[in-house]
Amino acid sequence: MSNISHPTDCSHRLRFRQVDYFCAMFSKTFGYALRAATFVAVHGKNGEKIGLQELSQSLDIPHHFLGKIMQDLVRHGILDSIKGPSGGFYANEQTAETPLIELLKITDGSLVFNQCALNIKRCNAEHPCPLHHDFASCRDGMLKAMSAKTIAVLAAEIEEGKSFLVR
Amino acid sequence: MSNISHPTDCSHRLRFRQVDYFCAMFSKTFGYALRAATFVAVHGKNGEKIGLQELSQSLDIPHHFLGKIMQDLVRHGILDSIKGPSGGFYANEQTAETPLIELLKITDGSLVFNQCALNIKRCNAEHPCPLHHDFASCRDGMLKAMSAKTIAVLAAEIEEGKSFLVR
DNA sequence: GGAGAAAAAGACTTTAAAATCTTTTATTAT
DNA sequence: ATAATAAAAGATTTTAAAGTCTTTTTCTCC
Repeated sequence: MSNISHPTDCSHRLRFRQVDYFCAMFSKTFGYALRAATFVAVHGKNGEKIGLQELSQSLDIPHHFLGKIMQDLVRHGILDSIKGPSGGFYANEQTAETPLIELLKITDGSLVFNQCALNIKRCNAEHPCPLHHDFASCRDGMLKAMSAKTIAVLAAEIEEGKSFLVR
Repeated sequence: MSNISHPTDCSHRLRFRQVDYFCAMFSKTFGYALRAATFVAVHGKNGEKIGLQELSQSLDIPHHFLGKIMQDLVRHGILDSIKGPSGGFYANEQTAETPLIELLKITDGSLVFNQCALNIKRCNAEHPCPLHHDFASCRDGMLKAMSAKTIAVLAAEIEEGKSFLVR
């Protein structure tokens, strides 16, 4: 038997992962984009425009950071926007039909789909890392859901009180 | 119809996620820890010691960064180590029986288990974000696998050529 | 057409993970 | 004892995401 003492807490010495969120399958940017786009879809149903101010306050997202994300969504045609007084963001014909996976591609890139949980190069079904199969099914289920669900689906859920965008 | 052009590529302007890996459910640190611990379990079966040099070269992990991670594992009793010439890391009675989830707790903390995919505060089954249920089942499946599998299980897989720690 | 409002854009700062470099400590062998 | 070796420890740097601040552009309304 080893007589070495093994403290279970070593936070005084070394700390990995000091952030307030973990297990971040997706970037914060993605979460912000998804929530904001859905918010616009819900609250801008009849062409009303939603301003950044309202968006960032309602969803508790940093104003200017959200601004950049919204620009990106507009650039990709997910939403439209108008400048000036009474300007803002509003849904277009594409908004509701956008699958979540599309947003993910915009914010996090398309490499999301075939990444190794252990960051091993060329990990694949024939040459798997020890977590490959577990992670593949986990991730694929997630991606499947995100391919099936559109912003319209989320908006409907929100309106029915089945899920929530904030708090 | 909108007559605004919507370029699909805006990498010249804004880029989120510039890293070479995505969808990082776990930290790199965790991957390094898991691979290194398993390597020791495989190649140090009969008490042979494995040096950092050999570990970092064999697994293509930065030497000193791996050093810190190994220290942390030793501190937590997952492995033992000896300094000096012919020193190195070696398996102890706990090594083989360590479930992967234990390593994850050490490297990434215990908050991994109940995080919201969209970073919404107090997201839970009763007050879910739009991705809560999808993500919960995805993550729980992963955690279940990692609770069931021990380093010994991985080591056996490696030895049978069923999975790989490198490349 | 000038003032105000709001998105767009750009530059900069902060934070934490990841990585690197240097020094110290413990062990072995001569 | 001393030199060599390897882990342990500490300090520092790098990278990218996240966040902030400032300026510019576009639009509306008076």
